[in-house]
Amino acid sequence: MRNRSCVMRLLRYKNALLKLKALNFVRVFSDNLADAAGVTSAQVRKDFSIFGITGNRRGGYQVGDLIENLSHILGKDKDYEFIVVGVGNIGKALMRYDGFEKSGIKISAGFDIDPTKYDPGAAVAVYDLSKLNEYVVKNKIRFGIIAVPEFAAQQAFEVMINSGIKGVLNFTPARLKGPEDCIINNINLETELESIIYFVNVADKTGGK
Amino acid sequence: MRNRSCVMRLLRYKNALLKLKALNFVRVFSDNLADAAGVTSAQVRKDFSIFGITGNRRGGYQVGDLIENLSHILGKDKDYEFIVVGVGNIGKALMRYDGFEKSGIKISAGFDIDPTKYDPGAAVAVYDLSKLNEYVVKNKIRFGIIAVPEFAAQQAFEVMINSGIKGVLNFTPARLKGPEDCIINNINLETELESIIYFVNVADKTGGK
DNA sequence: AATAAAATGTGAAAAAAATCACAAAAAATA
DNA sequence: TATTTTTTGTGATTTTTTTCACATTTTATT
Repeated sequence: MRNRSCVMRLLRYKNALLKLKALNFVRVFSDNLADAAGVTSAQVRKDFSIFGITGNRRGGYQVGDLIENLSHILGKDKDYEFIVVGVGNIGKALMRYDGFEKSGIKISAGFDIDPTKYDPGAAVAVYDLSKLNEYVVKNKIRFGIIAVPEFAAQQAFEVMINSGIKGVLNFTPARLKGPEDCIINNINLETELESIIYFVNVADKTGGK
Repeated sequence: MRNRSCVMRLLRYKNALLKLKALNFVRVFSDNLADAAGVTSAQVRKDFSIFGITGNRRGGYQVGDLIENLSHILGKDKDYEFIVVGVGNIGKALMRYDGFEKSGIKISAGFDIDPTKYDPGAAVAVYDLSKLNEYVVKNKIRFGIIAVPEFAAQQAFEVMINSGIKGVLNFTPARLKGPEDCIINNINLETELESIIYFVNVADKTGGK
């Protein structure tokens, strides 16, 4: 196993390779992947080295082989289902987003405590939060997205954990507390925007004159 | 200037402090901030040390002072306006999201090439992409969010750059190419979800038995 | 067949980030 | 007032990550 940023790079390589394959590319060089993933070619080769992926000196890598290798390392052999807890602006957007399908990811249901959100007949059904446990157990769901308001995040998380969910993408600023064996990725939209403001302001002060 | 992850930590400290202040806390220890931000207390003190923030041995830090210090370092003295390019699921969600306001961030307009999206009278007005330049120049906007489909990302980015935008949050998997002095933050929803799947699967194989 | 050119693969070096660990200061207590 | 306790502040150390640089392999060329 490797750390998060290394895995994120491998995922980016793989996604770039899938695009190259769709364009009928057969060979690819570490340089190309570096460009596509926004890193250096040495980094690409080092990553491959760590995972025992080898290419052909002077000949680069075979796109097909590389995709196979990365898919094996990244271990995504099948499609996965996610549920969304919190069917507000963000939750709804994720449920309707069609970019996940090509990555083999499906959002299969949404849950909310607000009865006006229920819609069991929708393309992606929305149920009461109290139905989450039953749904998750029955459908053996292991992954979820938290898109509730911050104050409700920890509670939503606990409902998910208790139902057997093992991996969560958290869109709230809350730092969720839970068992070690649950994987949590955080996306904090506020700090993303604030950090952009910071770096632009810094650039103004230093580079701008 | 410091690197991205350090700045992200400072932003998290600040947000935690704002919550403590709202609860009328006066003193805070590095331990508390560490918990709130998901790091160690040594990390907190080190960060502060780097930026010359000092507290009081044995007494911790004054919440108010700390907020003032961090605000000064992070340089966010006023509110900032963002525009959104691409008024699809994600774009719309961001335009309606009410969590930015408390951070002093306002989404002031949206732009799209699809005429059915136009809505100059909405709470957050939506205009044709061709109006972006005029709007951005007139309102001196410096920040934008890209929420278009991947194939349109680079073009949208160039329109923004040419209008004077200096900082961008990119929700597409595309690696945008542009001038050095434009700050780009990327959020790749697909790889976020895929990395969760990876780490859960790894945990299954190692810890699960 | 010999030579040149191009790209990998990887130890070694450098840089960056995180942690340690403890003296120093401040507050609390006796 | 002296002693103890607690928490900061930071140089030193360790760990992690990235970059360097070049021998090695493969392909192309003469």
